[in-house]
Amino acid sequence: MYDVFFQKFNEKISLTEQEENFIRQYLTPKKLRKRQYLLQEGDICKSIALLEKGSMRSYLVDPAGQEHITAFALEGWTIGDLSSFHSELPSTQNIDALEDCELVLISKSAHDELLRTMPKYETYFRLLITDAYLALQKRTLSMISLSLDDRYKAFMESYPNIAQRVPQHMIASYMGLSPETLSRIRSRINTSK
Amino acid sequence: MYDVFFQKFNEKISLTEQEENFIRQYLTPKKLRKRQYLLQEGDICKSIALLEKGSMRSYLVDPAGQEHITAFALEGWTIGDLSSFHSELPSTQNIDALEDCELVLISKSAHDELLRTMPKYETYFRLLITDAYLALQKRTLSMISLSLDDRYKAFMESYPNIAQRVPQHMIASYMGLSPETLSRIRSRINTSK
DNA sequence: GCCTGATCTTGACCAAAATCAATAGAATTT
DNA sequence: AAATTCTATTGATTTTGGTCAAGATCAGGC
Repeated sequence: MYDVFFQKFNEKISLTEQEENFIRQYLTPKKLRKRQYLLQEGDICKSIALLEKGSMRSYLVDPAGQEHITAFALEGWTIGDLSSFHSELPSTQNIDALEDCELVLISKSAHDELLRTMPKYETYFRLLITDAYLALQKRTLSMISLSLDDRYKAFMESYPNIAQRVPQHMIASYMGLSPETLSRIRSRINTSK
Repeated sequence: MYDVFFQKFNEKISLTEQEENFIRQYLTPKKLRKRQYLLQEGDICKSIALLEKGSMRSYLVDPAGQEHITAFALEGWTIGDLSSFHSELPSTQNIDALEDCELVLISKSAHDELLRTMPKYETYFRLLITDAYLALQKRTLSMISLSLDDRYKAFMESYPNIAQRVPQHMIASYMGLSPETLSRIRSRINTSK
C-alpha cells in the first residue's frame, strides 16, 4: 500500500524503513469513482492527494459559466488546490476523477505536523513544490511566447501520456482554446509533415 | 545593510540576531545601473537576488526575435531564473535593471549550504517558493479564464505599484498583448465608468 | 443489438487582436 | 535649448481564433 507514494518520495529524498513507517501513520487511502469529486468550488481543500492509480483533473468555472481545466494528474502526480490548502479559505477550483482512482491523502494537520517534526518531509515538500513551480513556469512562458502550433507540440512532447488518456477537448480547455481550434491545429501539423 | 532582505525573511520566519549574522556571511551585495544585465540568455543563473532598491524585469526572446517579459521585481521581491539555478543549465531568460538597483545575492553554493545547515533557511525558502507558485498560478488562471479587460483590471489590483513604475508597453508584453491592444483596453475601461 | 450521448472534424461567418502607419507628447541626451 | 529617443494613442487593414452548425464515428448503457 502507498507504493507509488513512497516510490515518488524516495526519488526526491531516500527514506529508511522506519521513516517510511513513521510517515505511513499520517496517510489515508481513498478511492474515487469516475466523475466523483475530490473537491468542489467553495470547499476548503483539507488534503493534498497523490494518485496511486487513475487520472484526475482540476478546473474552474469562469463568470460566463464556462469550464477551464487548470491541471491534469496521472499516477504518481500530486493534486489539490494549494492556494486553499495553504490559506484554509474556500477554493475556486473543482477537482474530479476522469477514471476510477486510488489516492493517498495527506491532511493539512498531518502535513503541518510532518513539517514540524520531520526535516526530510519538509525537504520532500520543498522539492515537490519547486517542481510544480518549474512546470507551471514552463506552461506560462509557452503561453506568452509560442505560436499555437508550437504550444501544442510542446504540450505533446512534455505530456504524451496525458494526450493518450484524456479527450482532446479537455486538452483544448487546458490550453485555453476552443475544441475546434485545437482540431484545426492538429490537422495543420499533420498535413505539414 | 540587507535591511529589506531580513525584513522579508522575518515576515516568514523570525530570526535571532545570531541567526541573522550567520546568514549574513552568505550574502553578497551588488549594485546595477539602469539597463545593466544581471543574467543573459545562455548564462547559468548562479545566484538568486533580492531587490533592496530599484526595479527589474526578466524576459525571453522568442524564435521570431520578439521579447516577452516574464516577470517584474520591485523592492523586497526575489528574482532569478529558478530553472537554471536549480538545474545549473544555461538560462533561456534575460534579467536586467529597469532602474538603478541594489541587490542582495545568494549564490548557489551558499544556498545549498544554508539548506543543509539551517532548517530555518529551508523553511524560509519553502515559503518563498510557495508564494511564487501561488502568484504564478493566479497569473496562469487569469490567462485562461478571464477576458482581457478583466485580466488587466486584475493585474492593476494585484500590482498597482508596478503600473506606476513601468512603461505601459512592458505591461502589455508581460500580459502577452501588443501595446496597441493594451492602450485600447485602457480607453475602453476608462470610458465605461 | 440498438440507441443515446460523447467526441472529433469541417465549413461558413463573425469578433477580436495583431499589424502597419501616422501622430503627438514626454523624457533624455547632447 | 535643440535634438533624439521613448512612449502612448488612434485609425485602417489583415489575420487569427471563436462561434454556430452540420455530419460522422465511436463507446457505453439499456
